[in-house]
Amino acid sequence: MIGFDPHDHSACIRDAVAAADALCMHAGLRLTPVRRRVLEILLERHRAMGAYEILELLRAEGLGSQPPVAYRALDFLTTHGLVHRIERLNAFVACATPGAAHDPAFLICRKCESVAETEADLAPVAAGAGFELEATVVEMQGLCPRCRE
Amino acid sequence: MIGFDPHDHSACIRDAVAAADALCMHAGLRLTPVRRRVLEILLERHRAMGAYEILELLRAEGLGSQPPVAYRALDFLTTHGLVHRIERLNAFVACATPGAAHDPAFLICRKCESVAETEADLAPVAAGAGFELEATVVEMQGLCPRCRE
DNA sequence: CTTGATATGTTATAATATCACCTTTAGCAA
DNA sequence: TTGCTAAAGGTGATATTATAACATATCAAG
Repeated sequence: MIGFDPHDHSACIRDAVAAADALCMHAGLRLTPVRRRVLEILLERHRAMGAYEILELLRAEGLGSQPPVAYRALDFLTTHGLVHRIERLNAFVACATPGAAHDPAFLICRKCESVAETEADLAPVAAGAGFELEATVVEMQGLCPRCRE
Repeated sequence: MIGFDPHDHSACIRDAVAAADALCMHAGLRLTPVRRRVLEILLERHRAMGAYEILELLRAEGLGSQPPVAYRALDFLTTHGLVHRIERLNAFVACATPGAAHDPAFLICRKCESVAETEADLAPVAAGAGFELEATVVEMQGLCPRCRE
């Protein structure tokens, strides 16, 4: 599980952006200014953010002002596994383990709104039903360790 | 797992409505005409339907024409466990096991759009992260047994 | 340098969901 | 039965989330 522990934020952001750079370089993808900035914004906040919330920040920085700007950057980032969409919140969160193939599961604190990412293997459940699994959505809501106290 | 097997639809609808009646009677809730009809519509289709899709049917039957009519009925039905919301689809599906407390997991066929309901216990995952679990969203997309063939 | 593919800018609009306010109805107590 | 109260429904407006469509700009390969 990654996300609830205190950690060095600036290093975490730096590493994640570097990983994104490496991944794009390797795959022949372009991490353009808008895309990079959206990823940074999500990494800085470390929580789920709506597309329009992100768009407001982009607008303030002169990086775009219309919804498609934000949605296109988010499409790119989610398609390439750098950002995940949280269905329950209609929002987006930076991936905690970019590059690693995974079926992410999210722990969403309803109090502090932080989001941690972990794994949940649903293959056995699908197999038991004779279902050919292609994608999973696993989102848990509740209280994070800090907010329980 | 309930949903992909062929079965007697009319009996399944009848039983589910009867179960809803009993549940409401017991809990002092009112299964009003609009609420009952929304539940029946979802049971008849046996797939996830959007609020506006349901609203169109209600409108055709003279049971209401504005979005709040559908959303209020769906709120009631989801609050009392008779209907589940599928986050991934922004849609709703009748509960396969009304009355039974459960953490539902859904298997959504991308081809025929049918939805089956099963169980997924995420308590161990949450406990491992020190997370106090309050609600879960588990949705799997892929191909149902029939559509794989 | 040209060309083709990818990315961005911009306007408009679609799809989903809620608010606010008022009227009606059901259930209950006097 | 009557009147009261709480819950439910009717309706118009609007908020929130997301995409379509098309013109322009940029990049990278040949």
